[in-house]
Amino acid sequence: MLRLNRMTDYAIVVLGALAHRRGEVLATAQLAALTGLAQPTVAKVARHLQAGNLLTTRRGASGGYVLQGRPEDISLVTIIEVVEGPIAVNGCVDGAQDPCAVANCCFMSNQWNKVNSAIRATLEGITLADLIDPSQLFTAPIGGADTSHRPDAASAGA
Amino acid sequence: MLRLNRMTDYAIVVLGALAHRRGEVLATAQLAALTGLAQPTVAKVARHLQAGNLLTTRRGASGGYVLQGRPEDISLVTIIEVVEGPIAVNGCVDGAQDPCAVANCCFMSNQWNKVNSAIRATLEGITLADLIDPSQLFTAPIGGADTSHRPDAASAGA
DNA sequence: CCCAATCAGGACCAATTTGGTCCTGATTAT
DNA sequence: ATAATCAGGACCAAATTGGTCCTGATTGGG
Repeated sequence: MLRLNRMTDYAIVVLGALAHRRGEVLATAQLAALTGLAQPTVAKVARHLQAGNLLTTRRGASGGYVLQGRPEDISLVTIIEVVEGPIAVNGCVDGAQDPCAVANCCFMSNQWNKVNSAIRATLEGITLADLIDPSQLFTAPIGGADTSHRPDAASAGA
Repeated sequence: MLRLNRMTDYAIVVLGALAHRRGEVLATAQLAALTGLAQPTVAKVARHLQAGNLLTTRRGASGGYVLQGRPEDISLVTIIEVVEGPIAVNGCVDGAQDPCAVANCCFMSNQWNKVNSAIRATLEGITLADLIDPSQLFTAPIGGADTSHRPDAASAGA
């Protein structure tokens, strides 16, 4: 538990692919082929990342996405908060989306804020560059990827 | 996001109440009155905490629960893992319950393990004693608590 | 010795959240 | 013009979570 959404995983894979091909404009179909994700899923994730200014976009034919900024400058907190919203271990924390369903917020919120910012600080020190290991990155067959464009098909690797 | 379960919140409130009355045997009904939670909810949480050796129990009439050990010795990680299972930010981490639905586990798992243990270390440094502020703890009316034994009724405090 | 109080451990249901697809538009290169 | 592509929803199915309830076992007290 204390899990990230799967969308965040997807986001990081997509960001990783774009980091690998830095500067190139990649369409969602290409990203899907590179990452092994389904194209609609990639599209959804990419839109979120674009809305959060992590990607720039070019619309129209031969359009696509480009990574905004350098991988070393994109922290894990930024990615998580773009995809999932503000980090909040529970409802007792500043910036939480739903306002604390339990009695403990009344006197514990200050402590929870400390916990939250400790976690946040931890994640802030980790960048996209740290997450992706360039040596074995995205060596998937691009042209002939007839298998597993679907997320569930990837479970064979586990 | 990156939220704890609500059950964990409940667990901490219950543990806090027991810490406050250290040594006393408190029945779930008493704990419910102290914390403002519903009695069945307290019972469920207390059972989990007992199974995880955070509480000792006395069965039968005039039975109840006692805190096992000192609040300063119970870390937040322990509580979370007793209630929610092992901490795992995603399926790519050692000890995760479901085995990674995304392609990134294959080459990123090592990085995710670092992220995970960083968070774990953060939470390990926080104890139950840190979380509860004794000065304003459990001053709820015990005898005449006619309002709000239900979790949702507590939202008035938000 | 019986009864009431209490924990043990599930099963169970309702509600929310999440994951994923699809559809209809706007935009742009060729 | 046309085809390719992003934009932004609506939408549905599945999983998870929160919470209640029921049926035992255990034990103190009358």
